[in-house]
Amino acid sequence: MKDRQNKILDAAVSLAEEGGFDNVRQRDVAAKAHVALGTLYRRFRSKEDMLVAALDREAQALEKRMRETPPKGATPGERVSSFFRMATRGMIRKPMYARAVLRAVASGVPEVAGKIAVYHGRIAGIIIDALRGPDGPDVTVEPPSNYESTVAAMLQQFWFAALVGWSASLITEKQVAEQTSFAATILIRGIPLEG
Amino acid sequence: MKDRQNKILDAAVSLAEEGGFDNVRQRDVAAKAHVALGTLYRRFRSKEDMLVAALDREAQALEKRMRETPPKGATPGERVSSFFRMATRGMIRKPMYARAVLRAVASGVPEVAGKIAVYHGRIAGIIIDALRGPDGPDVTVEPPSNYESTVAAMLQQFWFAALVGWSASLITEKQVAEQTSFAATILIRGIPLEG
DNA sequence: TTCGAGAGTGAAACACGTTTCACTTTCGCC
DNA sequence: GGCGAAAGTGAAACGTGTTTCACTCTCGAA
Repeated sequence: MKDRQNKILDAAVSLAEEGGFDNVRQRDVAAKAHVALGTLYRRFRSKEDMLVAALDREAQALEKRMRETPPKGATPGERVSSFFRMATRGMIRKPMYARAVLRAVASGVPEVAGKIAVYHGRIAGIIIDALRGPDGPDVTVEPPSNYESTVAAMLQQFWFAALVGWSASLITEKQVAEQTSFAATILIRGIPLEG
Repeated sequence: MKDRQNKILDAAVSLAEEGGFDNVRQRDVAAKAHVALGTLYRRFRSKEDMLVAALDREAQALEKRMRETPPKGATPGERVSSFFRMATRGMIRKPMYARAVLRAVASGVPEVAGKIAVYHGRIAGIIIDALRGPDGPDVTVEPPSNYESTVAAMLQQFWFAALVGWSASLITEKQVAEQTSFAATILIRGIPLEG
């Protein structure tokens, strides 16, 4: 059941936090989760699949938290920036884990594309809710407009790009936050001019 | 010498074109290049290192080509977009190879960080030259301003993220080009307002 | 209570990246 | 021509992701 699955993800996350992608050895994950290797592979098609699942589990939690206490801010730009600051801190607080997950996402392994798409959709929903603000309709009620989907998708890409840059030591955590909120500001200001 | 090194890279590229990252088996690369496995590892510290080296070799060629025939366009935005269109086509023309290389770059393997930085610098130079236009001073003559470096770095990051999205089947080639040139437009328009 | 399906198990085996090492070849320099 | 260093060789070995398989366990439906 879900129980075993969560135990496996817990073990994977904990190993990733300690030593990153390479430290997540499938045999070790299985041992730490008190589960057979075969079970692990019944649940997750590959190591990348497993790490992306861990990421999505976290995104679910984040989704819930954001629904309970939506980001404050007078303008869409402020609210979106506030969300990204929070999300960035959440990732970077566990640097090794973050790197491991980024590597899994960027691996391009085809079997995980579906899980990544789900994750993307989840984050897009959060972003759109932040755009609309606490008084706007929920995404699950009012489907996103084309404009909203585009902004959400591009912002996510920007964020991802910044995180990869951070992972490769090209930019700092501070710059990740700055660049992303900068992108949010100009994207939100910029897109309406186009369409 | 360089000769052997190039033979190895040729073999790697050819295998990557056929079947992507997984099809690049170090033993096969060595065999195809008529070289011992040990030689391959003397030249490249890992598979990722090798693929990033292949990417940089291609970037060198691109650099040369751009210097000979700089991108046309009246505005910086147009010229930069034109460059990214060309670069994107160049990558995506060989989809399997592109995916393999992206995976290597995103792997976050520390030993390749240096090579990636060199590659980044190379592309940044091309972007800055495109920003300045055919009549502006060459990057090798007039060092880039802070503004130019920032724009170049952010655009590159965004382009990379879009390619990863394409690699994961989240967006199409067309969208990569559109989103990147859109990002170029608003970044170039947006940044001066800040500083 | 029994039955069947699906989940879990554990051990072995395989594939492939990477390391190691003793040996040979190549090459610039005296 | 002879020498030493660097490059190249090839084969074996190791670690780890992944697969396989025969077996056992769990649990809900009949």
